[in-house]
Amino acid sequence: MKAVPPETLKPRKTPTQARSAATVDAIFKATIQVLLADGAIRLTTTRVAERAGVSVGTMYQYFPHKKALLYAVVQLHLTKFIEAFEATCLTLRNRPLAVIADGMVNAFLDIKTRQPDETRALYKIAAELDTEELRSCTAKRLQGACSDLLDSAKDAKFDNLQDISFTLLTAMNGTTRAVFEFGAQPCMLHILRTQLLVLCRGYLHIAATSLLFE
Amino acid sequence: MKAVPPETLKPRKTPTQARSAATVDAIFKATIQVLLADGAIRLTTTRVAERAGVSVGTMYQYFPHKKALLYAVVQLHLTKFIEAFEATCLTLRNRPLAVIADGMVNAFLDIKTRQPDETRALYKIAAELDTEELRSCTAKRLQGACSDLLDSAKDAKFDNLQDISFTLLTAMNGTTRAVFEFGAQPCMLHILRTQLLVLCRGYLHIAATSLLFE
DNA sequence: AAAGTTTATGAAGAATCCTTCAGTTTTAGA
DNA sequence: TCTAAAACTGAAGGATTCTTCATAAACTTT
Repeated sequence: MKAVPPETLKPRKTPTQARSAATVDAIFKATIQVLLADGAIRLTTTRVAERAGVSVGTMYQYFPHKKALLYAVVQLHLTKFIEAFEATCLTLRNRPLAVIADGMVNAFLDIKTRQPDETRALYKIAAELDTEELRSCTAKRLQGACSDLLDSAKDAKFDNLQDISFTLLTAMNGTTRAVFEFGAQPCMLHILRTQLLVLCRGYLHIAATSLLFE
Repeated sequence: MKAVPPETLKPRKTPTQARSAATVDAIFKATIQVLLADGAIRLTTTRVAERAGVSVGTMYQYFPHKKALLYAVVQLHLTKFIEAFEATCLTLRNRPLAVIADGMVNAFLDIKTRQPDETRALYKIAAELDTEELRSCTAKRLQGACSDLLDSAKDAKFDNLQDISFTLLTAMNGTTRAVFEFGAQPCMLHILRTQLLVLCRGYLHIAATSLLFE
């Protein structure tokens, strides 16, 4: 289930000194910025290096090629997201379905909004590059966390947890993505949250095989 | 509301002879194929021309540059989608909410599935390129069609039609997109349809301010 | 069938981009 | 302080890509 980077996509070496750690971090941030400012097609090794304030050669000391850099950026982002999401899911276990539904929506949005630029930038290179396996692994992990959580609901039972989780997560992602692609202004984010709460409650309510205590 | 292509993105000339119309069509199809086979980054003028069975020069007789070609491809695809969707919406007017909900989901999926390759390819260059205005115009038109349809429901009233339409459409798009990015196998498409019907019914049911005849 | 128009060709120039490597600077440890 | 390892530099080679244009072929009309 863990996504192992193919040999050719692995970073060249891990920074040991504090200086180089800062460099790699600057490169990551520069990648995001270039992605936002110039788009995926104009994302160039030179441009990233320039923006990061380092030489091109430096970049190639940590990443064997451009692909590896982008892979690392995506991986970092996905890892941060899923770990935060899984953590929240654990705290919601064994609660009533309504609490779970609201908690999941709020967690999803909170995490996505934590670093809006990063989220927006990453949506831009989503389908591209050789990150398909990485993405599908993450998707499955998310699905797993969501399924387990739903399964723990005190007052509801579900038949096909996998399908429901998939639908719920991709629906949340689709709406959120659209808002971010439109600039993610605070008012839109607020509306999104309101509507997603309704959507999630409504869906889970109907999708549940049986609802107790009602 | 209509998306007018910026001067620089307009096609160079419109084909008059049948021969050239076929050429342009071949170029469009080749673009899709290259997109699917090689990805957006490896989409090259030479590669497209080669796959289309024409010379590079021929391409440049119809499109002033690469961007214009991609713009045209996206525009064609979006136009086809929205026209089909609007047409279906009209046939669903003034029916009960349940019929409208099911009808919209089915229409959405049917249209997306009509040319699966095209759909899948277009998702790949979605956020990229200078098609943002084009996309946002289409999104607004879709939202309008959806809003009008919901407003016509015989047995339900809604407060914030725009927000609900936006949420519904982007949720459908998110789930569908995920399925297409995973290959869009028939069994997944079937599950998707089932779940989307539930999702849509549930959401609209709760989102409605008042439901008559219940 | 001839003249004029539309369409197609593809080699080549110009621009851009990825990647390397020999040499320099900085840091850590003895 | 001195030495070895780590980190950084950036010009330049090699490869790819975009775009043009002079020429040729195909089609239409007279």
